[in-house]
Amino acid sequence: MNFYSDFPKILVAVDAIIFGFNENEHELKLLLLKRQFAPEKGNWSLMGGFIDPEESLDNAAQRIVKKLTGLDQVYMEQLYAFGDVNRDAGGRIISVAYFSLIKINEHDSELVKKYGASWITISELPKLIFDHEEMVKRAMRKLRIRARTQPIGFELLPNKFTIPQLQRLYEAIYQVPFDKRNFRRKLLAMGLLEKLDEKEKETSKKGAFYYQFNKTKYGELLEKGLNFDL
Amino acid sequence: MNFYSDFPKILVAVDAIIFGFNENEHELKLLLLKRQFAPEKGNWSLMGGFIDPEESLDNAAQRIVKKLTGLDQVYMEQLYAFGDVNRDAGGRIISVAYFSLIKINEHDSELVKKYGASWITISELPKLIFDHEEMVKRAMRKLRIRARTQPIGFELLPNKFTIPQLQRLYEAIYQVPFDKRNFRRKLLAMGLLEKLDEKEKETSKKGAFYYQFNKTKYGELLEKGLNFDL
DNA sequence: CCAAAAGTGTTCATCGTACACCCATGT
DNA sequence: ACATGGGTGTACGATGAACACTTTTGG
Repeated sequence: MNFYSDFPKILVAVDAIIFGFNENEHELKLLLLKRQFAPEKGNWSLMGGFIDPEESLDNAAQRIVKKLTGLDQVYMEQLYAFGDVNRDAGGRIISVAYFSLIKINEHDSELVKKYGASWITISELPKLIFDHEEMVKRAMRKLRIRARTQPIGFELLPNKFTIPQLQRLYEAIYQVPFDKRNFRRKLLAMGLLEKLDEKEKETSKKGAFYYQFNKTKYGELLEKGLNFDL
Repeated sequence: MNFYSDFPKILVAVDAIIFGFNENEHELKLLLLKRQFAPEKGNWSLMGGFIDPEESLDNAAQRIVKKLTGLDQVYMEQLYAFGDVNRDAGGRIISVAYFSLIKINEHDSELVKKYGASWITISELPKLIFDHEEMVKRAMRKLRIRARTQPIGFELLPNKFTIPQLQRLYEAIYQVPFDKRNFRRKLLAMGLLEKLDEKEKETSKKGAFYYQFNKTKYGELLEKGLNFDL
């Protein structure tokens, strides 16, 4: 079981781009922290950590996200492996970036405080260490692509949500306004939403009906090749 | 410059999914080899190699492809990092897979012979070692996506090619027939092709006009957000 | 003259997009 | 009563899909 002992080993890390959305706001956010160790101590950074030889990349990514948010079972996808020789000023490290989508109201804010992390609006990102800005840019690009082909918007909203909330989310992701009539029509036409009898009354006097996502229908549609274009 | 010395290092490899196309045939091919060392010696495998601490991931991938094909400057894209703990029976290895597209007639067939490699039609793939089949599947998926959004078909054909050749390529990628009238119209409408005065006369008595790819036009279109849907 | 591949136009259905007014209700 | 956000329908242009015959020429 030790066939490759002559080859050089390398440090491998995982960095997590954690997207969050608050259904009452209009902006997508990223969970960033001030780095607590050298090099670049005190500067803004993504959450990261080294891979243990006993864990898979996917597990390491989950571990990192759980460490900062307390959340398990979040939407998570591998983004890209960053492997330039001098990308990290502290030594030669290959970093595999993952992005995850979480419901911002469900995370553990004590943990976030403990690590000196904050939710930062994507239009107001600070300078980040190393190649983390490139990671974020790439994650945004991939998120936009995913949001067209998979209903990942639902990962960022509570189980019950209104159509205007969903629209605000998509507008935050693409940074463009949508026509609300077309948006609603197209979305309902997919047959993935179930209307509830309950209304959300915080944001308007009239109130907006809650909907929920029908996972069974989604499974059926996936078979036939769903397109989720908005 | 040695801030992270307490953390465990891991073996990192690159595996290359090398796609090729012969403009006179109808099938997409993969360059595979019979592994020349244990474990799994003698079984079909992708070309791979370990990362040197002094080289980037991208450079390692280029090096691997050049080693087997003699080709430099080929289209190459990172596919995915495979990181399950037991994915390689020889030890814990993280492998970053890349896929590349080459013009099958331009490669160095001596090198290929030297490594015991062969071009295998994608519909007749043998069993592959470890998780290499998963890598190939994922590469096919990504290739299909790329072929819709970037004119990568041109990477797989000689500089001069005919429209029927290009159509055969796309049919090989998607494994579906296209209507030749629609295919031609859509393609020419993009304005990326320049008709030459010369004809290709091998495959038909009438002969088909050669075209070439206009890279300048392509650059212009990229700015405005090209869609290359067929 | 015939086989084999290249080349060419039109029609129809579908889908995306643009656009303006009424509704419900808390204050 | 009014301000605020929620909810609804239609018309037009663009785009994708289906479809059959003529052209060229080597053998």
